Amino acid sequence: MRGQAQSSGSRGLVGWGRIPPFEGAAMVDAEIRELAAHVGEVVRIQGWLYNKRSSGKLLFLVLRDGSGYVQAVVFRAGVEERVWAAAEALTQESSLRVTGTVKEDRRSPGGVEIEVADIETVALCPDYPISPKEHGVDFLLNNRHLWLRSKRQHAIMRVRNELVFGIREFFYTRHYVNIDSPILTPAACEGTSTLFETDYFGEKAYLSQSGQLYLEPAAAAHGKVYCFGPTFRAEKSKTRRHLMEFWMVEPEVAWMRFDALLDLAEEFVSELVARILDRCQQELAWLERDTSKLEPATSRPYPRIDYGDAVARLQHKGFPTQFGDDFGGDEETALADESGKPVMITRYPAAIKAFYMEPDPVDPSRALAVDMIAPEGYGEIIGGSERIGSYEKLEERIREHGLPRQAFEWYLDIRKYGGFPHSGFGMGIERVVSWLCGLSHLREAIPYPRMLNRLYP
RNA sequence: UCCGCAGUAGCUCAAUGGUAGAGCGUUCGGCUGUUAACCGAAGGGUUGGGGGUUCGAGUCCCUCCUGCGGAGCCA
Repeated sequence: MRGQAQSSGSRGLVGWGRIPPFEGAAMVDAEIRELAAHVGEVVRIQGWLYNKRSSGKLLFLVLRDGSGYVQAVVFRAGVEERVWAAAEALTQESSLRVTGTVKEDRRSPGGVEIEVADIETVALCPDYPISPKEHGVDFLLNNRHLWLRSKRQHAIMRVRNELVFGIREFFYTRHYVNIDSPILTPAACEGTSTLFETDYFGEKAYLSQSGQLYLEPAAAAHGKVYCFGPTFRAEKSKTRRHLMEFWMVEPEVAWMRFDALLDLAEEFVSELVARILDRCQQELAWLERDTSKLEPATSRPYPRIDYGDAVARLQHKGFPTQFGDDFGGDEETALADESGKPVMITRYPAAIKAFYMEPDPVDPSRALAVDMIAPEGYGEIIGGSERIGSYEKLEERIREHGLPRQAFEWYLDIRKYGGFPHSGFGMGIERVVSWLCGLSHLREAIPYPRMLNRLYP
């Protein structure tokens, strides 16, 4: 093998022997994730020191480079004195380049380790704030820019990345067109929620709380569309299920009726869960996620419960829920935990849903609306509906909700110029990441959480 | 906005109204296979701010600030 050093050295051979830095054997830059393919070779890793353990004449360096983690071993007798000194001086999160031979070793976490020949310290890290022990939430969030380097946070962001890619692939392969909605908007989308206000050259503008209204015109242009971007809610929510800024994916489909929408939501979620289980095994293991809790969500169908039945079930369980109420967190949890799968609650009273939702033809006091509730207390991950197709009906709803008609002229135009049935839903990314990863709070599901009283870093 | 909890070393937390403590991190020393390594030593404090009760306050009271959990609202 090329990596096996031929050099001797008066200090004697250890392991593969003393390896002269940058001479003799071929050396390649490698990412840690691909080290298993380089066993026996001399490679160079560029990264940071994650942790260090020493044992006299032996030093263990845990390196990370973003692609993974690997243990590097420095034998005092096997390297030049300056290399040993460099290794001893390394502090947590110092940046460095390590050259050495890749070896299989059962004692090493990951099965592969690097026998160090040379160390180039790029920058010593002084007093890294996040030690390998426990920390409080406030402290970690103040250091979110550094916390992202931690193994657990690394794993969560990998799952999020896989989810986002899965979402885009799901729609792309089904010939949906990505049409993004504006973030700066002139008026409230749904009228009720509190919006972040900003100055737009002397006019008031608001940060979008949903891309949906802008997506409906695009559905008339392309048939099947989706948007995917950040949305903003200025509600002073202080719960583990809320962020001020979160990401939402919203498909909107021309000619799709309510029942087909339910099928779409179900197919969407089940495929995404299966994808994560398949492709993020390592990450879920690091997160100690009990994946048996996710397995049921990979198979369809999901239970579909009529709102009226849901109320009856809750009352049977002892909740004080009345017909006409919206469900709280505990009620959602009780409904979803019956089957261990996400459940879809359908046909809510129109009074507690948005103005643009199509009335149920059987009972016009109900809306063709659906909420999908994730199990294990993760709450609503999807909210959707069939949209009102008729100009007159929408006009009436805008009036009933006391919305400024002028601001919705363009929205009414969709019904005026060739109205059509259409449906869509929105899915909150962080809630799904949170559920998949088994997080106890949404704040870990987004790189830089925006919460009440927190805008730093 | 409302209800509840908390703020002590860089970090996580102890401390009947009576001398301010531990673990981790840091520094120094030891150890040739560690897995959040371990062992020994050292350094590290205006107990969130202000006011009050008391011989004496980290501890009790008032007030403000900050954070956390929950409710409402929602994804």
